[in-house]
Amino acid sequence: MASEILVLEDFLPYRLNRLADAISRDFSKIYRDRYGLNRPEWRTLATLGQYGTMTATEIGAHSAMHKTKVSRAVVALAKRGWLKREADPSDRRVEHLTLTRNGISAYRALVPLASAYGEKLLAALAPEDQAKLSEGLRALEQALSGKCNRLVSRSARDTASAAATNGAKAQAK
Amino acid sequence: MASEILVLEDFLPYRLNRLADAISRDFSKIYRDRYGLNRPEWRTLATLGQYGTMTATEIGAHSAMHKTKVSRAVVALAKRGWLKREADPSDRRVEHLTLTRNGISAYRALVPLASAYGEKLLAALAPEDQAKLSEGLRALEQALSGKCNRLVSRSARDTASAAATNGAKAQAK
DNA sequence: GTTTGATAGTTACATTCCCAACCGTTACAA
DNA sequence: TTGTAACGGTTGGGAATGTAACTATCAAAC
Repeated sequence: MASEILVLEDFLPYRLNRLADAISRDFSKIYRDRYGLNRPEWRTLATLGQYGTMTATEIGAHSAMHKTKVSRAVVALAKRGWLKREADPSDRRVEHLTLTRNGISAYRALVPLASAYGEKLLAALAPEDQAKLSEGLRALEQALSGKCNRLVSRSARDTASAAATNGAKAQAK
Repeated sequence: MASEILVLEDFLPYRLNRLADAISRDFSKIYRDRYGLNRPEWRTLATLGQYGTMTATEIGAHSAMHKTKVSRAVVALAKRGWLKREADPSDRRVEHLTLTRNGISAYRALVPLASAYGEKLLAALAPEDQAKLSEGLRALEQALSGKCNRLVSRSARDTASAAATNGAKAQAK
């Protein structure tokens, strides 16, 4: 019998959405209350904090945000003085985005809160469930990276190691 | 060394959100192109299709939607003639929502598409990864159902079996 | 050179969303 | 009874979002 009823509790898009919504909404309090950031702004900050310097397109590809969201987030963060935009000398369409000192210090203040949140979340699961979740998600990420409009940009990934050197970490001194 | 950098690829809220966003956006084409439904409307339809009769509050609790979203989705679906609203005789604040014949036939048309989508998604994973993902998500759902404003409403769950009898399935005849 | 097409990023507009205030109803207690 | 607090559901205003168009630039072909 091809079921005529869709069991939402077993339906992957539904389950992922419910979880992501609930967690994201809960977690957003941290950066919203603290700094008045919205989600695209936080994501942009977090991406630049991790990778150092990126273009808007790379940020969008990496975090699966639409370019208009990134664009507005960049404007907002620049207005705060948290990131600086530098023109690419060889391609004037491109802007290289980097966190300023203020941006980095905000990032550094948020990282432990975010880490703690993530760990608290995982700590509520049995160790074997943590592993299952992580590996299951990784498999799904991998499956989607091929099919859909690939979720992880190649270029962003390539610059990761270099960025880690130039990014927030380096300025920790 | 307490890391000063947050590795987004390992950060649960980030991973869940990226996946959920991408999948949800992709899947939404199915009910959007076909019927011009938006996400709250589809969710309401799917919830009523599965459970038969519910109140707006129950739908919201079950699918983690804000009550204003549910309210507007109900108005929209009622306007299409896809659901009927019946006053509760003993409590005039409450409305019992049920899909009409048209609503059920739309639901029945969408269920196989949704099921196929979910299965296609899972089919891209190795069987053991499917199991890990499902169990990992279940563990997370369970963990959150206790802490947060529990994601699954008790009352909705209790009526599940009864609803399956009265709901879309029964009218399949 | 200039045309064509792709790309980086911004802007405009219409829709959707969240939050808070609100209405009507119910429960319950003084 | 009369407050008063809680609840189901709706509405309104401001913010966020997505789509599509747009500007500016680049690259490649002719």
